[in-house]
Amino acid sequence: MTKEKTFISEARREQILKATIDVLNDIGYVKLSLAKIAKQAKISTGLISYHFADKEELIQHTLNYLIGAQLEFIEERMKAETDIFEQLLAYITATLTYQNEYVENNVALIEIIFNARTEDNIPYYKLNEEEEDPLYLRLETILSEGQEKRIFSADFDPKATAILINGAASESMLLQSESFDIKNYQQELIKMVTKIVK
Amino acid sequence: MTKEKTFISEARREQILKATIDVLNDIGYVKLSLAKIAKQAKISTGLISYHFADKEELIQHTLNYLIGAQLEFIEERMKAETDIFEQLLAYITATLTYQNEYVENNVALIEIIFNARTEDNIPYYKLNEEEEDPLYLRLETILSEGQEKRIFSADFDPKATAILINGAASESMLLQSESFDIKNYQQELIKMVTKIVK
DNA sequence: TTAGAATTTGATTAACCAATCAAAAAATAA
DNA sequence: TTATTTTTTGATTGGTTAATCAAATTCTAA
Repeated sequence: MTKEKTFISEARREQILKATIDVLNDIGYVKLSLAKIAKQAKISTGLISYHFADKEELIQHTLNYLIGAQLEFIEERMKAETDIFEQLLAYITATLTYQNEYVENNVALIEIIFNARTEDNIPYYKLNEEEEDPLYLRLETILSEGQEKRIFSADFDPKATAILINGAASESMLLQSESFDIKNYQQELIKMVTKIVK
Repeated sequence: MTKEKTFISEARREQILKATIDVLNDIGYVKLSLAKIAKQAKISTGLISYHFADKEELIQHTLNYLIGAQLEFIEERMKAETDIFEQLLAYITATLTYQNEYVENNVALIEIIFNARTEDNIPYYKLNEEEEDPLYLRLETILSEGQEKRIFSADFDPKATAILINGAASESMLLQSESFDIKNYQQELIKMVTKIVK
């Protein structure tokens, strides 16, 4: 399945992947084409086909890369904390920080999730994330553990709370503008979540 | 600008609009085409062009219709309540109920918001909604009024809370499956929001 | 009834698309 | 060096697209 790739091949694949992220930011998934990606990467269209079986494989790889980058960023910051409550705060701040610092990655991620579809024509956004998404599971685990260890109140549902936190985080991603104070929102979000879990 | 339309013309436009919603549910925005809409509506492609200047105008009208339908549904249920706290609960339940009862409208709305772009090539999801979206304003007004009338705690930020509530509501929309208990989530969400505002 | 207007069709057009492929170029190995 | 493999190009193919338009049909009003 996964053939061994040469150094050049890997570098080229990464270049194409990065160009795809750029083009997604510029014109979005709907107008995305191999020709536009090739132009962005300053290569020929045929070269993309040489390194990726088809457009779908390219998109799938880009999606994997983007999900992995976000996951790594957030897990990195959570590992730094030992206290469960601090881990929860780290999850929230890391999520908001990533969205703010890696806007291009986030836009590309949104474009793919809400546009690309699986072979069975199911859009990724309809795919049941809570069951599989490692970030969802990570958050839910923290909330459950906090309850078991009596650090958190017993009076909230971990699953519902995980959905609320992720929703509140995603929503702010869509509100980037001069008038939106992300730092303030982060403080307020932590205040609200604290009221729920403590 | 808005010419007076005949009865037939209005009926046809609505038929095309409904067919657009159906096709968006079936194959999504990316694969949407006038030919597919025409086939769904059992009319010729030229007829769509006769009633709508271009594809963009058709999408814009469909978007307006979908936003209007949701707004009307939610405002209807809020008007039934006089108590401010009850209005807040009505907002939450109405939002979740609409998403559950009008799944097709919601899917079509998502497909357009995350795919269609304005003439300036700005995707609708990047458009700063909080400032303009009447639903956002409505929710924020309730939260502010509740604070002024000392029904709600003074210890939360109406804007941040509005974002959290809308985010928590939108997120659940993406999690529709057999395993997801919408009724339970609604209860838990109300419990959590109550902790924040009371 | 009938002329004119509104509506509808379906073929046509030009632009763009993903994918293929023969040929060239570059890298590698012997 | 030379032979072989890998990488790259860009033209080509068959397909889809939105929009146009002449012609046909249906509706409307006098």
